[in-house]
Amino acid sequence: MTALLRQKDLAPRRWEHLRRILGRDQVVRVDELTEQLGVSAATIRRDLDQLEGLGEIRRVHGGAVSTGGRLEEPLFDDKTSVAIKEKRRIAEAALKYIKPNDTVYLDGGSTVLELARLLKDRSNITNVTNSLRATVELAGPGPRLILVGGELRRLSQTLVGPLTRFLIEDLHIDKAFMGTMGLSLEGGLTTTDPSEAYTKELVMEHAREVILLADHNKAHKISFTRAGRLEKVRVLITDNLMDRKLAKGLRKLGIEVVRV
Amino acid sequence: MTALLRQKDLAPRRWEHLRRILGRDQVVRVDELTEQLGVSAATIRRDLDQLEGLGEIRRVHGGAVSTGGRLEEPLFDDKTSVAIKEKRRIAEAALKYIKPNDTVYLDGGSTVLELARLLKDRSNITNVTNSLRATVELAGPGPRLILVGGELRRLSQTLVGPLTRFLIEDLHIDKAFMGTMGLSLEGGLTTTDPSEAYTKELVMEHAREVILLADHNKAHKISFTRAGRLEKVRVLITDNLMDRKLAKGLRKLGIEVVRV
DNA sequence: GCAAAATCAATCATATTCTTTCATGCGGCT
DNA sequence: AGCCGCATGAAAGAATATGATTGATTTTGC
Repeated sequence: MTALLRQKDLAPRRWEHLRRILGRDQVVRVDELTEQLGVSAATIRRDLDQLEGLGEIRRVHGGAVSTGGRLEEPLFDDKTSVAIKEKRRIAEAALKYIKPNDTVYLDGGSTVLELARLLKDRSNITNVTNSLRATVELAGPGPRLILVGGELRRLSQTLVGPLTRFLIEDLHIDKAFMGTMGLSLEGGLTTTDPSEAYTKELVMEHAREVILLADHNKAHKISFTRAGRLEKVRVLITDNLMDRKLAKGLRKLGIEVVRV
Repeated sequence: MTALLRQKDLAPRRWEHLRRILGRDQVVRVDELTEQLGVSAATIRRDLDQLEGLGEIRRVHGGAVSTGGRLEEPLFDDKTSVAIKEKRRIAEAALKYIKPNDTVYLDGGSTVLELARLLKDRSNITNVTNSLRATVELAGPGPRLILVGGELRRLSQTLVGPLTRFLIEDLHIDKAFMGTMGLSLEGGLTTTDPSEAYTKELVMEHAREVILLADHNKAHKISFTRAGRLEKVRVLITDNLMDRKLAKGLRKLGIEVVRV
């Protein structure tokens, strides 16, 4: 038995301290820690790298922030941050398709979320959605809002799965605004999760008109599973960086392609 | 005067500050922020650009505006603050009634919301709820979460009305934790809104066991409309300021009254 | 509609921080 | 002893963040 009474079991002790600080302040800077712990900055950085490997923190220039804290943006499978300008333009364009007294469905995804933001003051419509983020967006004063029930899929913050069928089958939807992870001629519409796909497909089959919102990054991507048939899509609204070949192919399928 | 040259804040700290201001005022000016944060305008602009990339804000000339997103809680807010200690104690006590693999229903209301907060790390249960607040609370890593579908009632931030029946009737609920606006022997359980009442009643009729969470302020209050039958309540968890007469009367009805 | 003022984007200089690499020292092992 | 493994510290060069400057753009005031 090797009694490890090493004087230098300091690493665990440092981590302890580090976790305490992070739990309290959510963010530390490395020079703060060098001072408090009396070790070199190099060691602190190595410690922080370790903790980052464990997923407890995220490194930032000058220090680290604890994950799951309030100043840590949650992880989505759909990156809001890319092409936000394009997404906003697409959402603007989508707005024109909405008429008074329409019942519109808002799918998950960041582009559709941008559309949701624009619907706050359109009080003469009814929104149906499975997106928690869209719901929060519209939770204040605004148009009528109906959530489909279902199981929360945390990665996308949407309600998915078989339980969503009740409301979707029961409601009449004029225009369904859908997002997608992948869009291609070979793969059609694809997404990462089967339950998510199920709900998407269900909506598309029941909506009177399906309008797809997809920025150019989705082009030629093929994700894990099919999510609805391209034939159900009447309009695709995309940005002007969308691949022309793909647009052409989609037009050939009878889809009205709008580039903004 | 210890006019220490304070370390500049790390970027995440600035962002936090920024988000706070924006959540409160909806709009910030750049020069306002340079002053408050003690960094140059260039840095503020870069920060704002970053946040815009994340979709959290929209840049405007001179500053930025929030894209909205926070949960509205005007009336609700004072309600959360009254008797918060009692509500927490009640929620703590309610926790004991939850067993592994239970399916629990979480109603709207601030006391139940406190319970929801305690359920974040109880991964071995299934939650069903009509409360948007509880949902947001549990939207991060946590136990399985199912939302009943339905129309959003903004005042209470709950899903209510006839559309909620599909899932509630379809799901098996072991324990339903209910809130109420009024609790009295004469009026029974009462609440302000008929749709809300409908959904509450539906849940109570279908749950295997109904546990009512109500602080002493609810005693003898009679609200607009009946919301479920007292006979369905098996346990009332309340605080120690609850009127004894009422407690006694409820016990006579066969309800187990727990005061904490 | 024009001019002044404010704000912005772009660029560069500087300071800070990060990564990489190497040297040192301490403890344990054969 | 002598050697190895490991944690640490130190240093150099790369990367990044910040602040100041300048000319362009937008808003404001008249």
